Amino acid sequence: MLSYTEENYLKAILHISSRIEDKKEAGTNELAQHLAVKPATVNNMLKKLKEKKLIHNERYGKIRLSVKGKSVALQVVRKHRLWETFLYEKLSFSWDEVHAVAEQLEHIQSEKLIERLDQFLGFPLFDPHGDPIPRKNGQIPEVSAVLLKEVALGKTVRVVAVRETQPGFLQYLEQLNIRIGTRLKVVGRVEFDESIQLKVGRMGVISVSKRFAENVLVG
Amino acid sequence: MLSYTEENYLKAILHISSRIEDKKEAGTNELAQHLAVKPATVNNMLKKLKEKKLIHNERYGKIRLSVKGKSVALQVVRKHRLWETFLYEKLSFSWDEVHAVAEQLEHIQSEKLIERLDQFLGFPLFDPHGDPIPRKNGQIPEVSAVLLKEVALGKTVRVVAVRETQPGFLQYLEQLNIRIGTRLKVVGRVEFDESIQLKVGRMGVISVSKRFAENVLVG
DNA sequence: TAAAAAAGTTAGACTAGTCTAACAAATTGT
DNA sequence: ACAATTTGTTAGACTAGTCTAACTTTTTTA
Repeated sequence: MLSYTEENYLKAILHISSRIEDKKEAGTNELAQHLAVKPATVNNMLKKLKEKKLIHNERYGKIRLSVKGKSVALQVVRKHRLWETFLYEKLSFSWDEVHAVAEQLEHIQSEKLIERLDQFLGFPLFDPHGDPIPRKNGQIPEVSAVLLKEVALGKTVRVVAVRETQPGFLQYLEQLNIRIGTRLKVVGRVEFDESIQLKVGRMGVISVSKRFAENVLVG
Repeated sequence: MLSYTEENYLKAILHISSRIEDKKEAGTNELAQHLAVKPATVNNMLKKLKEKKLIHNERYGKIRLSVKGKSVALQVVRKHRLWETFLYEKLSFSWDEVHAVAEQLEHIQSEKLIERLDQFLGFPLFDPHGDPIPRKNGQIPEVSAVLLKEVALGKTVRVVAVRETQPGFLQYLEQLNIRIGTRLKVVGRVEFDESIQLKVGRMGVISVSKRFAENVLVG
């Protein structure tokens, strides 16, 4: 049985190493920042995770999850996203509130609980942010999506997911009337700051930043 | 914010000190046994709880919750019993399975979560074991009940609660077709071992031990 | 390519919660 | 009422997870 803390380290390694934009492996500093601890602390924990065969890592080298480590991490993500779905669908939490509570709920240990919850929710494939919910066997539902940033001028797409869970960002989306499923048409691009003009649903045209367009997935 | 462990100590003190049958205050050894730790460990923690003004306790004296301590303990019990109700009602857990999982869920910190859960469940007053669910303000729904042991010969009563959450006991009840609401008629008493003969619902007569009759509340 | 910057490591210390072993006080029973 | 038993306390040690400060290796850049 892994501790709450160990689970969080594995999840953080998974998250960092599955960010498509940059290189594929996590480093000590990055991990430290992600977990809000100091690099020395991470180092200490890496030693333990290595002993438990949950990661591969040699001195001054990058950090990779072992098969076992990845499987644990995926189950934690599965629990996190199922709980988010529960909070959103059943308890009427808002988009931006679910993450913080799910951070706690994801560590509850009960195989049965999570299977029953999955069933209760109707075996959902995506959470309220549009992220895929890993299945019990570790399989991840396909998301064929691209970054809003990459969409060609004039195309119309639908929002399928967001890549940032920070409440501020989600509230901003809410305010712009953008949620999962919203239709967006790219009606302009500004070279200077790489901002993008969008037509949202049947509403007017808005302008969003490059940073924004990198955090919305469409398809 | 109290730790998981501190919450458990407060809850244990509340439980011990609200057992009607014996004296009203908890001792170090009893608490240690209840929490599955050594008396020395309890002592250590009592010092901390006293500093935080959550309990009253002087050297070699008994242990009492402060007003603040009691309020915290009641909220933990509230969460525990709401989660039990959720698991039983919504996720079809059985009577004897809910306790262990609720032990974990009761420590999730989110005011909003617990209020929404309460609402989602329809503001239940009693959990699946018939125990009262403390309200947000600390008020405890009335249970006017007596121990099955105390019921006069010939009387018919209904089960309102059980006082033991051990899976074995609950499975035994299940097997006897006894649950919350079941009608029982006391049809005999054996002086020798204080066992009791019961007619269960429209079924036949069964014999239960003194120990059994001390753990079923009826009214 | 070598100096500067960034990333990673190590040693030593701290806290929370636990333990064991030895001891002290309170309660019980004859 | 006092010896035996039970209950409670103290001191000292251990583990998990964290920190700071000093150090080393790797990467970047001028």
